[in-house]
Amino acid sequence: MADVAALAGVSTQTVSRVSMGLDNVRPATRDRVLAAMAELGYAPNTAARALRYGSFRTIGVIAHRLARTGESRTVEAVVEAARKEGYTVTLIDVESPSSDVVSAAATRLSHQAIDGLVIIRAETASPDTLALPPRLPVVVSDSRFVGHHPAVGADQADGARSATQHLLDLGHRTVHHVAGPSDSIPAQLRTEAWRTTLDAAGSPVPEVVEGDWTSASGYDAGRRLAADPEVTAVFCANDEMAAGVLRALHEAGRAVPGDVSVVGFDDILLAGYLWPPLTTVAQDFDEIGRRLVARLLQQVRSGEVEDDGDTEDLHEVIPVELLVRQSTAPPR
Amino acid sequence: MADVAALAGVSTQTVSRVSMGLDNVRPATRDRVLAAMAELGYAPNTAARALRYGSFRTIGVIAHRLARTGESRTVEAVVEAARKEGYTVTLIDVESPSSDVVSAAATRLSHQAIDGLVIIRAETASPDTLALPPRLPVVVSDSRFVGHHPAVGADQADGARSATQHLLDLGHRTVHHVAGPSDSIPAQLRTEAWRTTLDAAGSPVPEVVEGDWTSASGYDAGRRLAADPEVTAVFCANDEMAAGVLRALHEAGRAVPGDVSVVGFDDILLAGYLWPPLTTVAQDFDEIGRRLVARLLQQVRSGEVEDDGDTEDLHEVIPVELLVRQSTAPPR
DNA sequence: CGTCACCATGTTTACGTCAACACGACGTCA
DNA sequence: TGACGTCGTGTTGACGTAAACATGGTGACG
Repeated sequence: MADVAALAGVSTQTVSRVSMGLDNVRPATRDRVLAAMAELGYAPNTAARALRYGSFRTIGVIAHRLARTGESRTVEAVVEAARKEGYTVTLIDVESPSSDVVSAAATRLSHQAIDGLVIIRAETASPDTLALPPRLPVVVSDSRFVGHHPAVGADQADGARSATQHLLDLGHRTVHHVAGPSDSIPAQLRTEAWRTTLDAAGSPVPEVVEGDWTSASGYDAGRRLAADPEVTAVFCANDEMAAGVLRALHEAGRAVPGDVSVVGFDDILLAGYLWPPLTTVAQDFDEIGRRLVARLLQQVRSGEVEDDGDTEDLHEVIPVELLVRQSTAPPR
Repeated sequence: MADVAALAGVSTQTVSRVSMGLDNVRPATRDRVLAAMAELGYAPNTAARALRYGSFRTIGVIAHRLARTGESRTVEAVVEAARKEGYTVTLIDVESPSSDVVSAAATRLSHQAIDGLVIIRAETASPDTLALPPRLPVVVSDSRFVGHHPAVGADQADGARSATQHLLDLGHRTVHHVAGPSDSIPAQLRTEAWRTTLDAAGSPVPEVVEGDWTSASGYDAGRRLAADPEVTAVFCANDEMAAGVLRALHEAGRAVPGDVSVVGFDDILLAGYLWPPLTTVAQDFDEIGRRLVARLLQQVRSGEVEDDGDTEDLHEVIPVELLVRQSTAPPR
């Protein structure tokens, strides 16, 4: 900046005025400064600006297994929403969703330049053992933090309910369930709603087969289910596991949806192109991302950190939609 | 920091020493300072540190359609590799890979706090029209920038070649091809290698069916191919399109791999759980991410920006591997 | 018992930017 | 013609941190 000022024959303050686009600079002077900037390849120093303003216009995002499932969709939506607000996103991908790892990530991020933090599915982290930097605005997606921090999440229960009910309505006697890991909150919510729906319909509640969200675990679960001729309908806690179940059923020679109907959860991009195209519960990841950012920036701007207070209205639930494709049909 | 110093009864410099973990502080003093930090919830100000050091220990990543394909895998790997080097990642997801959009993103990022820039698959952007900030270290993944900036990418040609050769070796007379968009460099490379391989084998070169990387476009392509009884082998430029092709073949009643063999590219997480499990070319996204970060940090640390010089060894090629699953077989 | 080295800690300064204020030149109006 | 705004530009200081240098006290050693 000093170089630019010297070259243009003005003070640094005038350079600053030009680079900020203020209009109280004489056009001739402005041109000289702009020319000097171009010649020297000057760009304002972000660190100094951030120091001056006390803000980076950046939010941090902690995600787990970015390459999977709705994670990347949510991150994409958060990035997009942040961009529209003039914020950039700094990303950390943790290998494990446990408290200490997430804590470490949050601490590391807060030492970086962020104005607020979005935690996406810190599934197994507990709010009690999670040490977050004080005074840092935080929002979370589905997780155990609901009630401790402002949260935005899909309507897990309604999704699981409508998936299960859809299968019951088709005439299935009951619905088997391939669950997510039992320490995951969304997995718990989905399993719980599935159970409740079966109970309400007076259907027997089969034993849960637990997976770990991966297709491989779904495949294992599917092999077990395929061996049981009683199984005519399966609700999987996510689409990846559903894909594994489909493969296992195909291999066992059980027709889908002729012999067994399958429903997934998430509506991943490939869901409509599995064979058969998968009936699933679509989460509105875009809306979740937008609302996460909106809630976070609200805190950032007000300088207030919402917590522990009104636990109820801190949790925002985004509706889901059951997409009926071709993997479900009445039982034979 | 001043508050902490006052509370602990020391100077700010001593606080700085403690927060940097230097050892020339008397234990008793250190404890007082640490206690004061804890009481006041002190955390060092990143902006000030960055200003002081002239570095943010942050790299920028520009990606296109983060939720898709290898994008998220590469980003995940970059984030991971950066973390191991003590760097964080700031992410921008552009809606379009065209020059002006990528330029704008790069400019915006460079006004943010980054020490270097990774561009992942700016497929249709041209290096001539892309205005990047001067003196900003840059590395790119597959793209038209190869030869202009240091680049790391999978061995597209070898992948396409081995996929095509695998099908020929099985006894297929020729191999049809569902290509990526023609303005994408990786798509061009894959198509080119497919053509060369067929030529070398003396096989006829069927007309290319062009898709846009999505499953939907693969489905459309698949419907056309399924209608042609001559088609016995299809090489798809990515796994998503392959999934679409599989669905179209299933719907048309053509058995895979009995009637038609299908090969994909990328080895997405679901590839092994499509029906039938998809033979595909696995890219080592982890290695690509690691090498991208390594090459970038090398520039960051040396303060040198590699460009326009030795165009050859600037391009690092990562080997790929053909994973033979169950979607390929000899023709009937 | 004086010299000197060393250690813990304090003081000064610079990093780049921008808000607040200061200043001088010019024009306006009584 | 002098008092007074206005406009363009320069000067000063502050943001929080850490390197470089300064200081004072302690102990070792001849």
